[in-house]
Amino acid sequence: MSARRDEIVAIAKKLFAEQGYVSTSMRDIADATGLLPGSLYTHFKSKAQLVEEIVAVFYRDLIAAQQEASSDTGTGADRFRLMLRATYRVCEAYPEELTILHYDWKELSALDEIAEVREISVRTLVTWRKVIKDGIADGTLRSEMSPELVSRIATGAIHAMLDPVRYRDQPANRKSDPVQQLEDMLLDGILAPQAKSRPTAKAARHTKS
Amino acid sequence: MSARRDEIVAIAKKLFAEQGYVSTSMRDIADATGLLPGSLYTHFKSKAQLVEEIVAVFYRDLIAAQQEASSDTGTGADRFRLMLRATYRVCEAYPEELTILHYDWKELSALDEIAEVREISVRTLVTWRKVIKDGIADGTLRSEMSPELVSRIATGAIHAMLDPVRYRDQPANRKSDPVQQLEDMLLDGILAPQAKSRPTAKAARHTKS
DNA sequence: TCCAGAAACAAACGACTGTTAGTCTGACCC
DNA sequence: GGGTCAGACTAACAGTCGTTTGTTTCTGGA
Repeated sequence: MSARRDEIVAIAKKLFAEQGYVSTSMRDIADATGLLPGSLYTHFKSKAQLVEEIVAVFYRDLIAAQQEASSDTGTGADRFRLMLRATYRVCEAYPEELTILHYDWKELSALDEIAEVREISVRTLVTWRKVIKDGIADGTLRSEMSPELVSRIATGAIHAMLDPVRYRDQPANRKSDPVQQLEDMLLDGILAPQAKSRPTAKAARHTKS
Repeated sequence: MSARRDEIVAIAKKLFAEQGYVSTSMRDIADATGLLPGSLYTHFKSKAQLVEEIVAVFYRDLIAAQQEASSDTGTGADRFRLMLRATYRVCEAYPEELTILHYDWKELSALDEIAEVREISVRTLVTWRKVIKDGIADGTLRSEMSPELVSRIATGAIHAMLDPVRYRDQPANRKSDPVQQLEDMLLDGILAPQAKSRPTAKAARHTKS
């Protein structure tokens, strides 16, 4: 709606990400905006509604991208790759929201206002598990893997790459596309091919691309 | 020292893990212990000192286990495996400390009292990276992997397995040792061997063990 | 038996919390 | 020009925060 309202959301998002939801007071937000604390309540019903507005945008984007990736035609492994890329792409676009959700989830999930977000967060895990189960069923993913465990590790890895302090690496040393490295690691492992006496199927893929 | 003191530490640990450090007041801790708030200060100088005492025990245990694993004789890949198991084992033994560190790190790391813990947390990442670099140097780990990225993903995966709500899986469906699955996943990937037209080196290893 | 010292108590401190009520300003439309 | 209304202001509410002070209670050793 109003520009002021958007400004408040942006400032609150920044402060929540920097200091945490609980440790950021409405006075902090008002000071940073140049308003008095009470004036914030012209635009927002409560602190909880303000933060829910921030994280809901991210989650709606995420679930849409994951639904699309998971309903693609293709093997389970293919769709797992798509899930990985879709999730990474969305998370990458919302660094502050990701930080807030990561560090303040315990407090946020206790809020009544956050019910929709909570429900979406369950659905994303279900979607991950379904794709992995499909991959095991069609033989493209190893049958001894637990879908629950793999989905946890996959999402945890994405958060670990993007979250606490941003992932900064040596820039052009290798042509390192982070999400490509993540995909390689989760799908093929980090072991050097010759170390396990396998033909270098992966090395071939890398050189030809 | 005293039994009371230990009791307070145990109760504070539980409350911090459940509600978060910021959201748990000294009054909460006092109530749960059956004391008055002021009485806590007979045993602890401050809330910050109380939480530092809790997390420092975990971190000293972790760094010791990691130092041992990383200084083993063996290939980089072998030591990476040892690091994985050592880290998992220690983290598994401190679920509440892990939860506190995971969710309240932003607030904790800003405390003066936490300086030692902060320094150790830097050393663990250095240790991880060193092992991975060694593995790349001796040819047992794939050279196109970024040590920074791999170490982040490895630690993130362990946290994701153990942390938010405990990892509960179908119990004896497969002979699923979680840390073995983690090792398989990170080292060999989740792709089914036949799916990448490789000899089933891994399947062989699994059946013979 | 008396005394030292630890442990817990009672009560409050100043600062800060999210939020509300009532007032005032200024831009817009008729 | 008068009326409307959003938006910001002033001021305060009732409560909670970590912590401190001074006092009382209890226990173990001389």
